[in-house]
Amino acid sequence: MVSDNNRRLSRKEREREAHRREILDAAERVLVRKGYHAATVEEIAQEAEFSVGTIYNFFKGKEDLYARVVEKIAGDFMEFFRREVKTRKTPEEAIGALIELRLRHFDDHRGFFRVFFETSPGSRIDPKRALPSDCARLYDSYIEDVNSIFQRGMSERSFEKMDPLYLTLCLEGIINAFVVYWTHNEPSEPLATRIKKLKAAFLSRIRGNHQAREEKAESGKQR
Amino acid sequence: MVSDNNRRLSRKEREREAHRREILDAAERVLVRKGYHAATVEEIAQEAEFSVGTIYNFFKGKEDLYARVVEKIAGDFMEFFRREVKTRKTPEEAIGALIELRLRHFDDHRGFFRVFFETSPGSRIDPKRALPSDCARLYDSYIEDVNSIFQRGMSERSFEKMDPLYLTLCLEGIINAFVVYWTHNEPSEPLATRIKKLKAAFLSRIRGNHQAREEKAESGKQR
Amino acid sequence: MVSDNNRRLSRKEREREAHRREILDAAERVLVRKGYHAATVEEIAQEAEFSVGTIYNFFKGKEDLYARVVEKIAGDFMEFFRREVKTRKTPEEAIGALIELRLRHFDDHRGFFRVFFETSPGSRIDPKRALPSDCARLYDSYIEDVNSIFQRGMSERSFEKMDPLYLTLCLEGIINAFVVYWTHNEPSEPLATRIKKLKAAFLSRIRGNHQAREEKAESGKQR
Amino acid sequence: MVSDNNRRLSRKEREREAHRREILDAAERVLVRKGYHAATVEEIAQEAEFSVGTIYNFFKGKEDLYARVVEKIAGDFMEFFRREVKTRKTPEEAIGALIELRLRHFDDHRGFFRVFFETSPGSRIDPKRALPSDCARLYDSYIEDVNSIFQRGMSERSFEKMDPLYLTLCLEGIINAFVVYWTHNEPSEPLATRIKKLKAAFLSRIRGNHQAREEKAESGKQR
DNA sequence: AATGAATGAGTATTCATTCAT
DNA sequence: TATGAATGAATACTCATTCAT
Repeated sequence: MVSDNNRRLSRKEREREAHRREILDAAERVLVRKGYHAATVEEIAQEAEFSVGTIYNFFKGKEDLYARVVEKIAGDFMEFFRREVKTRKTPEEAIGALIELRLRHFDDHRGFFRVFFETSPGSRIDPKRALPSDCARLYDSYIEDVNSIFQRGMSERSFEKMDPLYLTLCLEGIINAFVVYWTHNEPSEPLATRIKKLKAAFLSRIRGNHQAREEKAESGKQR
Repeated sequence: MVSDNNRRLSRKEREREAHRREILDAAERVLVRKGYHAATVEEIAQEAEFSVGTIYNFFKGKEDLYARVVEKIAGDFMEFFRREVKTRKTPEEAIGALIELRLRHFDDHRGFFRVFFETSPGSRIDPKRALPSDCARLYDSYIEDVNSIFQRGMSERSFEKMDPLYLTLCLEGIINAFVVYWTHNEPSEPLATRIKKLKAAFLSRIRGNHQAREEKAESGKQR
Repeated sequence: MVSDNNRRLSRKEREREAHRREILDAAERVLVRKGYHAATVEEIAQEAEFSVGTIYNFFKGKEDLYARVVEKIAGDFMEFFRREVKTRKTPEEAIGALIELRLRHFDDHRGFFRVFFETSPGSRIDPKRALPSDCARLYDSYIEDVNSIFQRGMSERSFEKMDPLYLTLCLEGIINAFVVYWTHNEPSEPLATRIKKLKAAFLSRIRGNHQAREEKAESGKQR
Repeated sequence: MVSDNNRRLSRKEREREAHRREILDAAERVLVRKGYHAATVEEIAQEAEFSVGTIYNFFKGKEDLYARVVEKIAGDFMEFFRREVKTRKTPEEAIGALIELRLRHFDDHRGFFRVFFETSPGSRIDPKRALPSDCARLYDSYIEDVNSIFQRGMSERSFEKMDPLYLTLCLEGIINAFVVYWTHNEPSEPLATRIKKLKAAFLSRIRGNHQAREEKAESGKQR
C-alpha cells in the first residue's frame, strides 16, 4: 500500500504526506465516534490539530474525506488479505486466517462499519460520487477471492460440497454478528481465544465428511 | 401490539388512532427511502397528507417519531414471534419458523435496518432518550427466547451441543448477510424457495449426529 | 403587472404576496447599496425585517432572489414601455416618451444597473441559470420595439435615414452615460429640465432635413 | 507611465520590474476572464507562473493588485491620449482620433470595463482606498480635455454650439454602447470599418451648419 | 385539531493573507 | 526572493420546531 514510491520524497513532501495521514486518522476517529452526519469538519480539524482550511487543502470536502477514509481502511484490509490469506497453502488455513484477519481488522476499526451503513444508498450522500469507483470492485473481488478459496476446498474435498457464495455470505454474516455483539457487549474472553473458537466452530461445520469423521474419532480419543 | 384496548373508543378517538397510524406508516416509508438524516419532517408530512404542525400534535419531534416507528416494527415482529415461533412443538420447527419469519419480516421492512444502523450510538440521536426503553429489553428477551429454543433442542439431542448464544448470533448474522445481499442483488429465486434452502442448510449444520447420519443415509438412497 | 388575478385571494394569500413584495423591495435596496457580492442574505433579511429562513421560504436562494429583483424591475419597465411609449402616435413623441421613461425609471432604480454589470457573464453567477429565460427575450424585444419606432420615423421621413440599430444603441448609450454621470455627480437641474433638454438635443440630431430646416426657420422667428 | 527613470537600474531591479509587469498582465487576464470577485489570487499566481507568496511580495493584496491594473490600463490610455489625440491640429481630427483610440483601447482591454463596474462604490472594495487617488483626477482631467476639444471646435465654428459636457457624455455613452454590443454580438465588420462609420456618423451630427451643408453638397456630387 | 408561515441555530465551504523555510 | 502550507473569518443554505389563526 505504502511501498517504496516514497523512496525519494523531499522533506516537504514527506511532511505533507504525514499531515494527510494524520487528518485521515483523525477523521476516522471522529467518524467512528459521531457517525457521518454528526461529525463536523470543525471537529475533525480540531482532532487533527489543524485548522478547517487545512483540511480543505488536503481533501475536496467532507464526502471526499469520508471516501478516502473508507478507501484507506479497505485498502489496508486488502493488503493484509493478499499477504496473509491468499498465500496460505490449504483452503482451511486460508479461511482460518481470514477469520482472524477480519476479527482483528474489525477490532482495529471497531465501529466504522456503522458509519458505513449510515452512508448507504438512499441517504443524501451519493456513494457513487463519493466512494472511489474501485471500492465496489474491491469488494466484489474480495468476495470472488473468498469464493474461490471455498471452491478450491470443495474440489480438494476438504470442504463439504455446497454453493460457495452461500458459504461466503454465511461467513461474512457470522463474523459481522459477532463483531456487532462484541461492540455492544464487552467480550468476556481475549481476542485470541475468540478467534480460535470461531475458527473451530465454523470450520468444523463445513468440513468434508471423511475429515469430519476422522476428527470426531480423534476428539473421541482425547476426551 | 394493537390489541383490544380500543374496544370502546369514541369515533373521535378512533379517528385519531387512525391518523397516528397513517403518520407512522408514512414516516417508515420516508425513513426507508431517505435514511434518518436525509428524511425531513416536511416530507413525512407530505407523504402522510398532513401538515407539519399536525405531525407535532401527534409526536414530540422527529426523534420521537423515529422511535415510535422502530417500536412499531419491533412490536409487530415480536407479536408474530410469539404467535408463530414460540408455539411450535419441536425446536427444529421453531427455528425453521423463525428463519421464515425473519426473512418475511425483513422483506416487508426491507431497508429499515439500514436506517437503524444510521441512528446507532455515536450519532447525534441519543438512543437512550429516543428509543423506548423497552426496545433494548425487547431485543434481549428475543435473544433469550431464541437461546432457549436452541437449548431445548440440545437437551432433546435434536441439535448438536454447543454454546447457544453462539448459535443465535450465527443465525442472526447469516440472515442479515443474505438480506443485505438480496437488498443489493435482485434474488434469482422466489422468497419461498430461498426460505426453504436457508432452513435446510442451517438446520443440517446443527443437527445432532445421529440425525445427521440418518439423513445422510436417506439422501444417499434418494439420489 | 399585478392586475386583477388577486381579485379572489384569501387574506393569507394576500399577506404572503405582500411579504414577498417586501422582501423583493428590501433585496433591491440592499443590492443597490452593496452590490451583489457584498450583499448578504442576512442583511437582506434584516432589511426586510424577516429571518433568513423566511427568505428561503420565498426564494430558492440568493441568485433566485437577485433574478426576481431584476425581473421585477424589468417587468415594471416593460409595463410602462407598453403603456406610455408604444401608444404614442408619432415616432417623435414615442422617442421623447422613451427618454423620459428611461430617465425616470433609472432614477427610481438608481444604481441597480451597477449590480447588473457585476453579475455579467464571466463572473461566477450563471445568468443563464439565475436570470429568467424571459429576461434576454424581454431585452431583445425591447430593442426590437425601439428599432421599429425609429424605422417608422424614417419611413415617415420625420427621422433622417440611417441604421436603426445604430440609433437605438446611441440612444441607450447616451441615456446610460447621463445616468451614470448623474449617479456620481449631483445634477444641478431638476429631473424634468434634464429630461426636456436631452429630448430636444437628441431629437434635433436625428430629424429629417426638411423638418430640421423648418424648425430652424421657426426657431429663428421665436428668438 | 513607464518612462526613463529606469535608465540606470541594476539587473536585479530590471528583473523585478519585469516580474511586476508579468503579474499585472496575468492579473488583468484573469480579472477580465472571471470578474473581480470570482478571480482568486491563487489563479492569478498560476497565470503569472509565480506562487501566491510572490504576488504578496509585489503587491499589498488583491485590492492593491486590482488598483494597479486599473492604473496601468488608464495610464496606457492617457499616454496614447496625450500623444495621439491632443496633438491633432483640428478639433475634428482630434475627436476622430479619440473615437479610434477608445475603440482600439476597448478592443485591447475588452471586458475590463465590466470588472470596473463590478467594483464600483457600494461593493465591498473601497475605491477611495483601493484606487489610486490619481484615478478619479485622471478621469476628470480626461473629461476636461475632451471638453476643451469640443469647446475649441465650437469657438472655431467647426462644431455646432452646445453644452460641451453634454457632448462629451454623449460620445462616451455611444462608444460604450457599441463596445458592449460588440462584446456580446460578434461584429460583422472589421474594426477599421466600424471606426470609420462611427466617426462619420458622430461628427456629421455635431458639425457647424455651414460645414454640414458643404459636406452634403459634396457628398451629393460624389454619389 | 389542523394549518403552514416564521424562526434561527448549526455547518460545509471558500479564499485572502501570513510566515517559516 | 520565492515558496506554498496553514490559517480562520465570513456566508449561503437547511430544517426541526413553534405558534398564531
